[in-house]
Amino acid sequence: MGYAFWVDETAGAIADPVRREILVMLRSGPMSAGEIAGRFAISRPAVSRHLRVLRESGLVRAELAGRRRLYTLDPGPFAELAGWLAQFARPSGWEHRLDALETEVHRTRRERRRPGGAADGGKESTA
Amino acid sequence: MGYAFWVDETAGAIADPVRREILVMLRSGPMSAGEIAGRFAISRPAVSRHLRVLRESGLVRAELAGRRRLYTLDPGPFAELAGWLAQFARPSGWEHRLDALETEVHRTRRERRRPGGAADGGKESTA
DNA sequence: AGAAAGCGTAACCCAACGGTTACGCATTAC
DNA sequence: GTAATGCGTAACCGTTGGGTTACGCTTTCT
Repeated sequence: MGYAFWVDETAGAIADPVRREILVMLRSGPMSAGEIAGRFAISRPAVSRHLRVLRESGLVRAELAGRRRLYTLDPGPFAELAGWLAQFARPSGWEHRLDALETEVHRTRRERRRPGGAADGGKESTA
Repeated sequence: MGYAFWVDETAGAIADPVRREILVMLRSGPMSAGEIAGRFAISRPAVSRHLRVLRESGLVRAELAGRRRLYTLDPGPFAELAGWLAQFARPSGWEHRLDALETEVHRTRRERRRPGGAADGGKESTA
């Protein structure tokens, strides 16, 4: 058990400036794909693929609204990654402050598995 | 001001399984380069370069000890990234819990700038 | 001094990634 | 029904990234 491959997914998704900017945009509410793409200088298909990465990593959820596609933030993975990071950054007695976060982590873990449902693998445990 | 490009550095560094495993190793105390490399199946130069990335991202500090090189964790960047993530994962009134973290962030920000000292740029603000 | 140990760097190769244009499919508008 | 809009995918291309082997420099051992 412990933290596993989804940290990779999440960290990988966040490790791109465009994708991070998209996430920041979505903080102020759901947006359509075109609306998002409109705010970037790069081509729309490029943004579309960034959105795909964000979807597959679970950071974002897409909801079909007519011929448009509304994107919304999913806080789960953020909390998971933050939880993983907390192992390293504990200025002074941090761990007990992360209880609520842990709860969030376990609550959303199962729901977030990608359709295909690749197995966990078990490697990269925290201990 | 606000979060900026060092999120990129940190996230990029963390977005690799080998590097994350190195970080986990170092949680239990400082280790030499060879000692770290010895625990991986990949070649030692490969590990050496991963260590370089970790060094440049500030997640790790190297201290020369004779002909060996001791690596130690630096909690600063972890806290920074966690702080950035906190904007998104706020199950319920999280922000005030991150004050101590914010302090840590500002305390270590300046010390961590890479020797070359590339300018901040100002983009990718949190607002 | 000479040999060995410990690390990092350089040069090289292939896979992955992010960008582009062309295209296809569904949904709304006329 | 036909045109236009919205969005995703496919095919392609240059760049980046992580792996390898070969090499060089410094520090310890004998």
